[in-house]
Formats: sequence, structure tokens, C-alpha cells
Amino acid sequence: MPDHEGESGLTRGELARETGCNIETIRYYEKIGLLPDPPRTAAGYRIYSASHLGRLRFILRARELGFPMEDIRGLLGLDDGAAPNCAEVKARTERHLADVRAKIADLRRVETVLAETAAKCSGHHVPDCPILDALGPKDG
Amino acid sequence: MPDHEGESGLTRGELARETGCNIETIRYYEKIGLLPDPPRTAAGYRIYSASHLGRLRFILRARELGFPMEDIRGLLGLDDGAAPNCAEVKARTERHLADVRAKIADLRRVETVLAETAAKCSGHHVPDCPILDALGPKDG
DNA sequence: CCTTGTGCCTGTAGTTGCTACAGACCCTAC
DNA sequence: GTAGGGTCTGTAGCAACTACAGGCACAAGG
Repeated sequence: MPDHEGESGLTRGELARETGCNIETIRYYEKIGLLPDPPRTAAGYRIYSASHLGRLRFILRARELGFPMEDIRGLLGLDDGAAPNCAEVKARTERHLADVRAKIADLRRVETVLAETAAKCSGHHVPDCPILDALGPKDG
Repeated sequence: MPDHEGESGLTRGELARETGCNIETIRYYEKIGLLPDPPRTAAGYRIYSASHLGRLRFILRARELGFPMEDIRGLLGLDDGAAPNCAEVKARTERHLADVRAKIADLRRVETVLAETAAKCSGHHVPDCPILDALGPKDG
């Protein structure tokens, strides 16, 4: 392991373990500019500070909440360079919330169709399966 | 246009228009084996029959319902070669239904968090945005 | 000092489900 | 005969990762 210089400072592997993030994903986020390039040891090993840790956690939490990458960028203030202002953050959150609600509504419709269809099927008879019928004729 | 031989028979473009499916997607489905290779005219143009039309519609409908590709394959009887039996179809549908319900539950949790967070934010003050706070410190 | 075993470095290729070209034919219509 | 569509092929691109391969770096054991 690279020299820790007596101070804290995480290697990529440690950061990955700490956050539960895949180790390669960290490099990927660096490449696409979500994470700033960390300083390196003489040998070229990345050294992450608490600030990187916080930022990565932020990204992962936003991801868990389903924010699209573009929004995460915006929330981090990477769109315009300036720190994101509150109104912008709120707007983004509400747009995303609307998307989530739309997705829920979609899935509920799907749920209904699937449940109804599955209920019609006894699971016994082979031909004329009501599920397949509901989906439409496969042939002819 | 290729000769229609007096009979019905769709070109790829016609099939695309008929189903609303992207024209390239049709070729893709053929490539991955979801659609059987259609016969061709002397010049090599694909000619689709009503059977292809039905099958593509089936695929698209299953896709709309969010069935994973693997399931669609199964529903078409492409896994084992045999026509899918009813019990199998039902099992697949119910597994998928469970997935959909899990996804809905996930999204509902997300919805709650987003709604609560957005509600806390007035949209006015710039520092200490409660949305960003909820996501965690970006730095330091 | 040397070896062994990690861990990290780089670049690149693979994944899924499409979508979008480029360049070449074909076919119809004027 | 030529302009305009449509179609053919193979290949490259997308998001958002994930997974190598081949090569250093580093700590510990003998």
C-alpha cells in the first residue's frame, strides 16, 4: 500500500469498500467528470480525501433516488460551474419527483394488466392460454 | 417497391409503420432470433406475412408490459424449442408481476423521500439547502 | 535479497437493447 | 434515363457501467 503520510487518505479500493461502490465505477466517475481528479502518490496511486468520500456518497445517494446522471451533474454544480442555487435544486427535484410518479402510474397499469391476466389462467390447460391470448396471437 | 405478387406481404418499412416499431429494431429482432428470418424477393427484400406481423405485435406488447427479453423469448417458446406450456407462462407472468410490484414499492419509497425533501425547501435561500443536505455533504 | 501476494495502474472490450449511419443496390415514376 | 425513394449490408454509437489483460508498486516472509 502507498504511504499514508500519517494522515488519512483513502486508496481507490478503500473508497470503494467504504461506499459500497464498485471500484471501477469510481474511475468511471472520474473520467466523466463527476469526481475530481484526486492527487496521486509518487507512484501514481490515487489518494482520496474526506471530500471525495462525501462527494461520492452524494452521487450514490442521488443515484439510489433515481436521479438521472444529468441531474446529478446539476446538483453538483457541474453544469454551469457555479454552485447550484436552491431554486434550481428544488426545480430539479420536483421534475424528478413528477417522473417518478409517472413511472409509478405506468407500473400500476402494468400491474393491473398482469394481475388480471394471471388470474384468468388456471395453469392447467395447454392450448388457448389466456395469458398468451391477452398478448395477442403469436402467429397467423 | 418489390413485387407484391398480388398477395399481401409487407416490406420492412410497412411492417414498421404497421406496428409503430422502429425499422431497425425489426432487423435487430431478426438478428437475435425473436423474429424468424422472412422469405426474400429475388432482389433480397424481406417479405413479411401476417404471421410475422402478429409475432412482432406480441413482442411489442410484452415489451410494453415490461417483460424482460429473456421472458419474451420464453413466452415465444424459444427457450426449449417446444411451445410454452401454460404453467410455465403463468409462472413467468407471476414472477414478473412480483418484480413489478417490488419496483413500485421502491419507487414509492423514493417518492416519499423526494416529496418530503422538496417540501422542506422554500426555494429561496442559497446556502444550507435542505435538499442538498438530505443527500449529504458534497465536500469536506 | 528474493519471492509471493496483494493492490493499484492503464487502456480497452464487453454488456443490453436498441438506434443510426455509410455506401451500395433496387424499383418506380416522370 | 435519371431522380427519388426504399431497402440491403455491415458497422459504430448510446448509457452507465463492468470486466478484463498486462504491467508496476509495495509490504511481509524466508
